[in-house]
Amino acid sequence: MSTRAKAVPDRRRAILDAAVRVFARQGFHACRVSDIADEAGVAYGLLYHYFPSKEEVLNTLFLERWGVMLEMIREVDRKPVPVREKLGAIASFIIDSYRHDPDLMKVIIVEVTRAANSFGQTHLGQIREAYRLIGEIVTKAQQEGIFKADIDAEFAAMTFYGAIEQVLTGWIFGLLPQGEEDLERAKQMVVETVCGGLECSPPISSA
Amino acid sequence: MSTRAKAVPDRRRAILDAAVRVFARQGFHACRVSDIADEAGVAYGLLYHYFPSKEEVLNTLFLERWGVMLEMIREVDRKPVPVREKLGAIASFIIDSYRHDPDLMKVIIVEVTRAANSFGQTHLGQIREAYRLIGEIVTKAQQEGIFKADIDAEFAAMTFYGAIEQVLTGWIFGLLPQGEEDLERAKQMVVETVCGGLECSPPISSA
DNA sequence: TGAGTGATTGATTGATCAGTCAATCTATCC
DNA sequence: GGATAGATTGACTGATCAATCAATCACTCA
Repeated sequence: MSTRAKAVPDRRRAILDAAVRVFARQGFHACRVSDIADEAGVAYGLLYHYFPSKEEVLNTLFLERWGVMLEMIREVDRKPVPVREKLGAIASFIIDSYRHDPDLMKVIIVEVTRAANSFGQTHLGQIREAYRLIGEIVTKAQQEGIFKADIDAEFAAMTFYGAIEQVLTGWIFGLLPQGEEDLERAKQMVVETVCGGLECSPPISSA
Repeated sequence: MSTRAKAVPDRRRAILDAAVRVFARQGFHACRVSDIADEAGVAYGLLYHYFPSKEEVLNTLFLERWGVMLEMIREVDRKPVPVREKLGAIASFIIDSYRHDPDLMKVIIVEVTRAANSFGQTHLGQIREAYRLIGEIVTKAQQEGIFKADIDAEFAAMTFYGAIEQVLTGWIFGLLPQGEEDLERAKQMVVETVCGGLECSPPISSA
């Protein structure tokens, strides 16, 4: 309602932001609601004024971010550019998301995307939609004769997204170096590797 | 000690097997120790006779299986066969493990391998060792001039293992079809895609 | 000014569950 | 047969924590 600057501190936002930090640090199951409240500098009960449950805080975080990603993929797919560019844009978006807010990406991947039980189950539809959209991009490339037609598109989408997620996991676990240039190289390498494996014709050596 | 047939029922094993089913069904955090005991047809307290904690049951399951896999990778690497065959053997082993005991693989992936907090942390060393071994195979292929030298071996290992794990996750989530022939095709496709992307020379079109 | 609305507080409740332990059972050996 | 050791039982304890709620506070508008 009010656009007045400085007016009311947005407690809801503060709680969400605090939750990201706490979930990333301790994990959803291991942290207490009071940890989130403390981190947000807010009373315990206030969380329940804004959210019906601890779980709903996580759901909100996930849906907020995942929605942006789905919209981005749809938009990229509409553009008349080559597959490599489309997949490159998706890889860039996800990796830049990590660069911009590693804690949030950690929470989404660890607590939702990779949690087959609990939350993964709840958001299966959203997750599946991402695979479906990427699969569509692959299918089109196959129809254009750019990608091999004998590889299942869903499968290829899974491989592509899986490779990116695994690299993020590597960063999250501290298994891979994550300097500025590592992130940029990762974008190229994921696209290079996956497209290289999917394309029909041998890549033209430009070196 | 005794090899007498039928003699003593192995309660420890019964508890471990029951735990696999319960963890797969409900998840480690969501299930109660009593669920495991009930599933094993054993009294609550007996679990604590064989294991110091609920957590240690999961640790045991993971280490048992992961150890077999690491040993298998080492063995494959010793053989004087081409990279494709080595990576193919690894993919086969993991996918066959899933075929043979999908619940166990689900538990290992969902509760350990992909759980950056909690258990992933504990077993980081073991997990890292797998990446390292696969990375070594890649490095050798690079030295032999079979794989592109400009791609980080650790990164390639991550991509390879990530693709497999993602496909397993697809099966676990029910996102990909998992008939006999799907499993076999997956082995080929993972190796095909990843090697295709990593190899120097264009793949010889055999079609 | 003061009534009304919604934000904010944190002590309390109620339920859940991991882990303990004293008692009982079974097998084995002298 | 009876003594010892280990296996097995499940009621119980103690701690934890999500969620509730009655009370207080801050702000708006008439």
